[in-house]
Amino acid sequence: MQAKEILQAHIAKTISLTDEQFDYLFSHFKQRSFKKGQVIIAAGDKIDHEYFVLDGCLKSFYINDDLKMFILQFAMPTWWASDYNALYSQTKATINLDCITDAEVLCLSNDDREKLCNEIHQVEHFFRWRTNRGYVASQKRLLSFMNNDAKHRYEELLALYPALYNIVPKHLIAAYLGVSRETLSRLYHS
Amino acid sequence: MQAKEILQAHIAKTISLTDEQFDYLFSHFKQRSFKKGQVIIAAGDKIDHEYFVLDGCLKSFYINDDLKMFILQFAMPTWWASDYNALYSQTKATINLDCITDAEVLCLSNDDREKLCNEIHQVEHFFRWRTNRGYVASQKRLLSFMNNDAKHRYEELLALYPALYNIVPKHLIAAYLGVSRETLSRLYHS
DNA sequence: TTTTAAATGTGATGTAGGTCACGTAAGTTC
DNA sequence: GAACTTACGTGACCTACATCACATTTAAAA
Repeated sequence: MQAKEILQAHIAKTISLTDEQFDYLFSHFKQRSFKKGQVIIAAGDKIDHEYFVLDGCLKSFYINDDLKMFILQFAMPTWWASDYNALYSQTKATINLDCITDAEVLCLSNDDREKLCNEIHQVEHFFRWRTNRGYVASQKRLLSFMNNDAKHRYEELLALYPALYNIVPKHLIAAYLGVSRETLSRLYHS
Repeated sequence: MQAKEILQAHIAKTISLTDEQFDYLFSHFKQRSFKKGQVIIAAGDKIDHEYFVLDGCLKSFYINDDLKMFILQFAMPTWWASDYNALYSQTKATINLDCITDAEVLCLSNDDREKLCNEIHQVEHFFRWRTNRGYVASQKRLLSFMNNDAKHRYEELLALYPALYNIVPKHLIAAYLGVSRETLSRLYHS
């Protein structure tokens, strides 16, 4: 499936656009290919785009002062990723974004998103709902963090995204769950 | 300050509405008074409103199977609160909302919000930005959970909302930080 | 004012998960 | 295919925080 069709199918789940409107919308996206391991956003960057995943798997993550990595999101096809704090507030990135596998993405600049939201009411509606879902998911994950132990969170993650288990190295899954790789290893060998 | 002025000042930070538009918007809100301890949303409820705090302090929280409480949010004046998962997905509430102090709130139904977002593009813009901020805040809190110990999170909370310390009982602060009340007590006595 | 309930402090003890150390296996690169 | 790097497993030990138990202080209710 082509980039255009993938995006169209994704957006059609939330809003209806005419073909002309969608063509206009799509004309603001730029397609890019990345290799496994390639960095899309590095902490400290000035940042002005968000990314829609067509193929492959990205990760967004934070590195603390002890160089420990915490993964915020695994971005699979039809997911959006960026450092939204930096993007919305026009500050430098504190979150990194890179490629776990080779990846195809569509890039949309912050300015273009805001322009499109302003020009096409339905597009603003789409982005409101996208963020709604992200917000709810983030709250759920926060609750799971407070409520459940590592084993429970691990099983939750696998139930939600079985594909991850085969694509993503275990130490990254540990960094998502917020446990050490040693602890994760012990969890699923018992 | 009157309810109308409080809401108007709050909304004006993000969008510009004509007086007629704002009057129309405001006509969809219903003002209600609650007493300390009163429940606004109980888990299991069918739920169709969100709440804008004019005065007082609310808490939204989850109770797990062991009857342990986890606080998602302390809602202070000009904050919005609800069980957004239940509200958006039209399912029964899993989150509770009640009053830490006597409170004045404005109620907006889910249907009216969607109607207003549809009728007035700027209103949709407002709600998109409100959720953006919520999403970013939620991600920051998630990161802090993974990255920092309880003492660090406690100091972070006090730095961000100094007012809480005097208004909110310590065991509720513990339930927000995700530690036991005993641990919290030990943290600030050393 | 008395009674009752809620909030808080503090010791003793248990445990999930971290850290360090060192091993093997499996991909990558030359 | 050898050399090197990255991923993964597992034991020994440590630490932050939970839990339980009980005392005390404060606030609400009668």
